[in-house]
Amino acid sequence: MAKNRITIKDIAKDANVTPASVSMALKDHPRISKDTRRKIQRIAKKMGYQPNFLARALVSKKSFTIGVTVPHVTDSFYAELLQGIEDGAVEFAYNSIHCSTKNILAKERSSIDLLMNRGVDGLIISSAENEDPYIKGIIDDEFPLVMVNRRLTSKPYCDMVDYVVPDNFSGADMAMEHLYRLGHRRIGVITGLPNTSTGKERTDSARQFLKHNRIKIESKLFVHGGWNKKDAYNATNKLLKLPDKPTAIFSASDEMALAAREAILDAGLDIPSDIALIGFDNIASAKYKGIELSSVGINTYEMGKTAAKIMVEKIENKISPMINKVTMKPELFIRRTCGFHPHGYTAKQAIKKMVS
Amino acid sequence: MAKNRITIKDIAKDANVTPASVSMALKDHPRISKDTRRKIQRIAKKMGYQPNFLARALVSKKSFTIGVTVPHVTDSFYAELLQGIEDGAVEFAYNSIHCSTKNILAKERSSIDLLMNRGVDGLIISSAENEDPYIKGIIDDEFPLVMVNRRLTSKPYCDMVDYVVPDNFSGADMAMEHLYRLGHRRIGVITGLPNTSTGKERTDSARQFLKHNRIKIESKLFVHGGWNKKDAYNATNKLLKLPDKPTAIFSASDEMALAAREAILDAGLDIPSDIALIGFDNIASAKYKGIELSSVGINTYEMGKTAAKIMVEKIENKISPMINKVTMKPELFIRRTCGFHPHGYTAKQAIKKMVS
DNA sequence: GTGAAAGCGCTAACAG
DNA sequence: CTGTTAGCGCTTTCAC
Repeated sequence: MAKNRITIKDIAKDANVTPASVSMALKDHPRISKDTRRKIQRIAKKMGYQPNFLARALVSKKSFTIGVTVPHVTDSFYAELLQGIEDGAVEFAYNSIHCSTKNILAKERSSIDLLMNRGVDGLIISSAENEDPYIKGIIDDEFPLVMVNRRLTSKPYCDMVDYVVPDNFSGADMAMEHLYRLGHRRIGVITGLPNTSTGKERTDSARQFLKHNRIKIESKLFVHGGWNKKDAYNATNKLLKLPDKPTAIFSASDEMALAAREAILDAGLDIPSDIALIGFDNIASAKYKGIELSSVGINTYEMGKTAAKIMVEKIENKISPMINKVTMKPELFIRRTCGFHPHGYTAKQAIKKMVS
Repeated sequence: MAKNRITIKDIAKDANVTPASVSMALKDHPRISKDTRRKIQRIAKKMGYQPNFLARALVSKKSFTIGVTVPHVTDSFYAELLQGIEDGAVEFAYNSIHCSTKNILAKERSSIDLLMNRGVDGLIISSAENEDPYIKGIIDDEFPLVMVNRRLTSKPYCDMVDYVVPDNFSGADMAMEHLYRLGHRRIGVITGLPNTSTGKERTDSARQFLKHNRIKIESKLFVHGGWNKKDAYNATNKLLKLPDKPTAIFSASDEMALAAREAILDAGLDIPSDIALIGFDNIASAKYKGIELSSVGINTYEMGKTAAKIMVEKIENKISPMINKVTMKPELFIRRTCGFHPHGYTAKQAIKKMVS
């Protein structure tokens, strides 16, 4: 750590005042006369003073720092989310520090401990699981907490914590309906981790859609993608090996959808003529020509920013009795991986829905 | 910030010893007898003690934290790099905190200040520019510094700082040679920011390649992509509007290459038959079927890990006179965006070089 | 208006 | 072997 840095003591000596006065003067406290304030500020600037964050936070019990946990940074969805949180925090003169949990509960816990020990003023968490007693403990302690993207799902805790999440139900519903209207009746689903709220809700919604539309639910059409490319690739192959394989696949994330896409193409099949494909998240690489993955998604960056904003509000209002529950409405982005189906939309209808 | 947490004082009271003894006991200092050590540790665990990082760092002047600056997290190259740094740091029981600089020098400086004020033990920087006097100041102060991906380029400072960077010269050379051997003689170059080491070296290398091969250097074939999609898209359009447009394009980054790809396809041209395309970085989305962007690249994640490792070594050995300069050899990843050229490689040669 | 003093939670130098 | 003391750099309360 840097040594020999200028402290308020040094400034105090130079200005013939006490450290306390320097401290006050630097935060423009009216207690100090305008003249000495100016003088002290001038000297501080001249000496290149930089406040010691650690000392300040230690005594004031305030760090202007938000702790964040996300599964990975390399997942472009979370990279965007993280950037949103970072930028959002900065807008309110806060900073963020993050830890990657790799969807491992133990890692998430140690990350939370680490962040708390570092004196963060609040936590924004994309939880590894939807039932973590550890997180419940944080809620019980009334420590500022905002869950983002993923949240707790069981009563009563799910109602006691602020969150910003996509509307997974309507999102998955939109995706399924799109496939349905295109004429698909045999739809495979690549699920995320079932113990995450996103995984559970998107799968449940898909299941519900089938039920409402009187389509028989076959468990072999639901395969586990585990929120990662490798598992999703293998899961897709399971679907493809089915004697009566699906004509369309809904993947609970674009990351997994792109892996599914590889599997389908590797099997020598065509998208969408052999199999239609739709994902969830609308990540950047879904948009490239030649990929043009249809997807439902929200503005991920904004979701991060919103989470940061709510966090700051929570911190500053101290005991806010209000719980903020923000659900972001997803949009359907029709591209080229679903195509048309002989029994579905008319071309005219579909073209009208086309977006880039 | 969390209040009412257990401190060593609480433990001391409970164990009938002084806070100092608790402090030592918890770090297994042999000064404390085995019995009391055990006892204190047991009590600490029972009470759920968590050391206060801020207090510890303040007094010990050691935070076990590495500060990192990168341009963006949303750029998948930097996401991977950052994940490498994070994971690398954790392996040595360090942590990392990062700031995004958006390639803006002022942001980089304030980020560095912020990180230093937070008492980081060292800085890993992907500098916004290759000539920043501010960074030179850090070197003069002998504060632990490792530059990653981008570095300072001018004497004497470029020799005074540790770095882990790709071999930009040979990388760009490989890319150009690949195009050349495929028969291309009219090659467009999309450059990065010219005041970054990566931008400068990759462009210089391309220029040099042309010179060595007696190809006239035309400045209109060098267009500025600014390390971002939007600029790269527009830059590509400039190339495409040339009356004698290039038959191939080398882009200084994959991110820009993918934007170039969009521009080329938007113009109704084919890749590679109308225009061949090769990038630099070998990012994940270059690999998708239908994109299959040829690229030169290094293992970005490892580059991050290596930077973290060197950083920790620097910190722990205190006054290490050795400067670590690591240059990572790039590999050529031949995919489908360069294709063959009537006057180039034989198909046999090229197929031999094919990698997935 | 300003100085003096206490203390945040911890470590490291002293004593005994 | 263990307790006492001082102090990291800062903020805040209490005097003057």
